[in-house]
Amino acid sequence: MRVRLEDVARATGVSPKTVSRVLNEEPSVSAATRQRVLAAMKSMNYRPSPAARGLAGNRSLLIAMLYDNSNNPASTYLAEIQNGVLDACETNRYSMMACPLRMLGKDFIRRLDALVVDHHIDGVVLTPPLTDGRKLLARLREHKVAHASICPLHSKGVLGVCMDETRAAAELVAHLVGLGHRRIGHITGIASHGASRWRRIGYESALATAGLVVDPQYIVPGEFTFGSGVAAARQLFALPQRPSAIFAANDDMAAGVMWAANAAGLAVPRDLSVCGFDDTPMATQLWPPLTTVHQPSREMGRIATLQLLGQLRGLDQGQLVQVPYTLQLRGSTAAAPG
Amino acid sequence: MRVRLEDVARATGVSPKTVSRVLNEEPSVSAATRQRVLAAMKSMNYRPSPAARGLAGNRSLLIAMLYDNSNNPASTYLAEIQNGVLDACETNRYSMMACPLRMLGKDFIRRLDALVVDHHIDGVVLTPPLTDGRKLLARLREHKVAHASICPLHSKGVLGVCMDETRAAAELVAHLVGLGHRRIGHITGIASHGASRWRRIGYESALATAGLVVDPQYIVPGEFTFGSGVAAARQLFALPQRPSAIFAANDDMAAGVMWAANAAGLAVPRDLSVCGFDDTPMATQLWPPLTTVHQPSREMGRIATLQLLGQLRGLDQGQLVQVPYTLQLRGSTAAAPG
DNA sequence: ATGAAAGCGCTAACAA
DNA sequence: TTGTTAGCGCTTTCAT
Repeated sequence: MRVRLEDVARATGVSPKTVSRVLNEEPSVSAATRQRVLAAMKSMNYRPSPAARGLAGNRSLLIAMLYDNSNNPASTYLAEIQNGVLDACETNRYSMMACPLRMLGKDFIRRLDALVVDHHIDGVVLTPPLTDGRKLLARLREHKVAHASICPLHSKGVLGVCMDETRAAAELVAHLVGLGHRRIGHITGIASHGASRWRRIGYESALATAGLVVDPQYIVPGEFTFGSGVAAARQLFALPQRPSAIFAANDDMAAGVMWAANAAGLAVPRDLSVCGFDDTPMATQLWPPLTTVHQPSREMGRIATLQLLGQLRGLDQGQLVQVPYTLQLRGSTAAAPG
Repeated sequence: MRVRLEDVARATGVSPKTVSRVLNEEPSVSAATRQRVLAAMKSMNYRPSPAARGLAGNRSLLIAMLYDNSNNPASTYLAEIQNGVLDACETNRYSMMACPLRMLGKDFIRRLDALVVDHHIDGVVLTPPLTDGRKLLARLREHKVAHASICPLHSKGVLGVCMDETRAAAELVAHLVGLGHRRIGHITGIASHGASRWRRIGYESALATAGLVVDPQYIVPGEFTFGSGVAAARQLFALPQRPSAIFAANDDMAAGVMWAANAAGLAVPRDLSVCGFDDTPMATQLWPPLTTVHQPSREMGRIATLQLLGQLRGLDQGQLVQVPYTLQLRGSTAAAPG
């Protein structure tokens, strides 16, 4: 029926415990024995039972990816990260559970316990804005659950992966300035996301560098959604001196801006330059194609997961890894009119 | 430390087996005993160990959602289904593992075994095109793993959920005919997806009903991707008599058509009407907003999962459930020119 | 460097 | 309707 550890032990002529040691890559096994055991495992097609390992030991070879889908409607950003997490899992024989969490209420504590206590989850990958949920982090530490974060707001002593979003945003805005734009609007994201803060800071610093004033009127709050981009754009269009360019804090909102521009009879990029952030697939599917910053989401998911698995293996590693971004200059930005 | 089943038994004054029976909702327990046990479980905050249950029994309270991400760049569809699956899991105290599978190669057999054998997966939710992977289905039956399908191509005797895509497509094309269009192009999807077949049949039947000929020149193959939509549209534009309307088999390709139209200097809907299928978020984010068919993906994921869980509980239920669609008539379609 | 015994928390098969 | 006994497949002591 099922090949068990004991079967491998018998076939190799060693004790079950020795096979267990080989399985868990414990050092105290002679090279010769290890080879024989590994060969037997392979030829017998032995596959250890996660349930048994989870029961007897404390590991489960399972990690969870936590995300907040209340604030993140079916975003391709999360889907990409998930793909990256699964990439890393596959090459390391781990499995992943996807776990949407609503940060509101105490429900998420219950769900977290269900994961950690019940399923013996080995570790979790945190996505924004869960990377900075105070109760969440406290609970994880309490249960001693390893975790890696993607783009955490507070990065001090945190394991994970990030991007220099501030610098990327500044470069993007500098590009607009270089095109002759002087009135540049900005639509921010949800305040609790670090991304909102960094991108705004980048925007402001680029203006300052160019010797332009930062006029609060030109900064309108958004919520990372298409609809909020439309609304914010309308607000900017209604200003006495409407901006000749708008930097939206993500692609969804930038798409909203382009939509609103179309509806208002403004031609992009002739009358208005628009740029976003993230480089989701949508960016190249808009007309004109959207100028934006490419964020390697899948790669970030993969790296964060590798870091998590490294920590589970006891490797002491660097903390936050920074991945490179790329400016994608496309048709939605052009020289300022007049 | 941890509250175990035995602790509950002791507190209630019954045997562990009786508590186990209550836990598994077996009928052979007196109502009075059941109440006492349930009360104790609650007050003691008892949480059964999935690992132990998986080891001893054969259930794991875990299901897997299988999808093919090599062929499915339109990940928002899958993400929505995943949300629906998780909705159903949450209310039924099940957990879900996301499992991307590449249908090519024998790799997926190994991965399937890893899920089913190793993790004692209770059941799987299948998404297109995995719903019709012959080896996959054979393997599932061999392992006696319950499964529910979403939009399977071959629906005979299959548990799952579907939509009358043929009729929806026909209605959509009839809408175009009603607007005066006579040359209507169609871009198909990947052949292995039932969706491609059904939508094409709907297209052809609507033309036939309207007394229009089905001209093969006007039917161009696509791959459900934005890029393939662009390419197919260019092909249609190059025809001696280019179509005045194009029905793309999904929204991504429709977006590609609109992109190509823009690039070719054709105004939508003045010069060209465009419609898609699925009603992904993108549909309302294009300009003009895309006429399409709303497919309740999240709800379909939820229903398929509920059916799966029902089957796991031994409920004998109807086979394929049909969910209703809705035509979304928006700005991308208008009266035929001239 | 290797092994023996006990047990992780639960359910199966049997009994009563 | 309820209880008893024996494991599920692995890892933990602790020994050697």
